[in-house]
Amino acid sequence: MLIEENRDTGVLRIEGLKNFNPKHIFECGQAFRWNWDGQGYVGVVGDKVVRVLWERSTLTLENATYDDFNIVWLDYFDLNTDYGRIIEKLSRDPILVEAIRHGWGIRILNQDPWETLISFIISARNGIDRIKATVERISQKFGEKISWAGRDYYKFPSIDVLADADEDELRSCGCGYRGPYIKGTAQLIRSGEINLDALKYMDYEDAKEQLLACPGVGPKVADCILLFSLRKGQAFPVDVWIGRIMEELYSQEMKEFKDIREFAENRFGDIAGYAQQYLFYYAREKQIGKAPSKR
DNA sequence: AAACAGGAACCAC
DNA sequence: GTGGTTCCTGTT
Repeated sequence: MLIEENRDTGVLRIEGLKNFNPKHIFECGQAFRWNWDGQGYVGVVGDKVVRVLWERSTLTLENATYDDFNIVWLDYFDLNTDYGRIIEKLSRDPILVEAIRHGWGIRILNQDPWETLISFIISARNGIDRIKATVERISQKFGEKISWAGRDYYKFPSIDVLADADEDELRSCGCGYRGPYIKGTAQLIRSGEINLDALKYMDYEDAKEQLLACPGVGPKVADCILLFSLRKGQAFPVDVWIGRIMEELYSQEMKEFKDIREFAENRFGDIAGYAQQYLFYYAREKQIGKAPSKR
């Protein structure tokens, strides 16, 4: 990996990178604050706005510095993980090969646990576009403004701000019945009863048990938080899309989501979550289980 | 414009 | 612990 910084333009180039496809990374349902703006994918991460471009094994980050790279982006984009090795392992399962081919360049981001927790509470019984819109409105209403290249962006709000949020204002962001869950969870986190940062150092089962104590967090949402922000590679979030694709590809007797989760943990082990990402992207791309749209 | 899509809580038993 | 019902909003 060769890194080249231009301090005048704020452009950082990382060369010699493999397995990085922004479209697949940002549109596989793991993150909600990345949008295509005509030039690249622009995202708000922590207190930073960055634009991401990828071309011929060169990753370009606009509005980034070398220091940011070491402190934030290296870990955020999971650049120290050898995806070639993960793909090789998963490809031993012939059923996965086609899904991996479609979703080439997917990476599991290492996101902020707090933002991920709230985002996936919002995700319950919800679609990606609506989740994104709701998270954006919550950030606009409760988060701090940051500006870049003539546009305004908003940080994801702090624990304190959401713990004290006015319920009507929260609801006006379009979160519906999840509003009280968001506030309740924020208060639970603020109380210190659950220490999100500590979950990273706990094993999968213990961390999951803690997350399940948050209102609005069930098995699927907990697995998303564990996988996308707490480095728990064995987490295998099962939603309707995964249910459909697993039924189609593995045609197992899996009546319930719990059965699918157990099947995946047994079959894929500590890289089950990576398999899940390929399968999810594949299922959505193929519109599995959906009738062809009438026109 | 009624139907639909999408996980968790809650209350029975 | 299992089964059925309800929660909210944007899209078709």
